[in-house]
Amino acid sequence: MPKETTKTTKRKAAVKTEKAPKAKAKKDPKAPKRALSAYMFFSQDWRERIKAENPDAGFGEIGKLLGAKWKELDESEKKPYIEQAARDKARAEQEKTDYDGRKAHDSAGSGDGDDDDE
DNA sequence: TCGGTGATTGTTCGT
DNA sequence: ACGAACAATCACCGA
Repeated sequence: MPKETTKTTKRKAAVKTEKAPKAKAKKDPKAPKRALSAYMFFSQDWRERIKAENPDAGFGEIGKLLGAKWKELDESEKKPYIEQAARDKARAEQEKTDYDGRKAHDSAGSGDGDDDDE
C-alpha cells in the first residue's frame, strides 16, 4: 500500500502557485517544473461537462463533482487522460534534460537567464 | 538499493 | 490576483 500521505506530503502548505512575479525561495533555480497530472487533462475535458450538468455548481461543488466523476471513470476512461499526462511527462522529462544539460556545462554565472525574478 | 518528500499542475468561482 | 478543495504524479535526492 502506498503509504497514504497521512501526514506526509502536507498538501496545501506553502500554497501559492506562483502568480506574483515577486521573489521566491525554491530549491532549483530554474526548476523545469514537473509534468501535469492526469487530473489536469481530465479536468480540461470535463470542466465543461461538469458545468454543463452542474451550471449551478460553484467551485466547491464542481471540484468535488470532478473528483467524484474522475474516480467513477474506468481506467479506460482515464486512460486517454493518463496518456496525455504521460505525454506531458515526456515533455517535463526533456525539460529537465535541457535544464540538467545546460547547467551541466557549468556556465558559472554565464549571463544566460539566471533564474530569479524575471 | 530503496524509500518518502516535496514540488508541481490545472479547473472553477468569488471578492 | 489569489486562494482553496479535488486528484495525480513521480522525479529527485539522500542514506
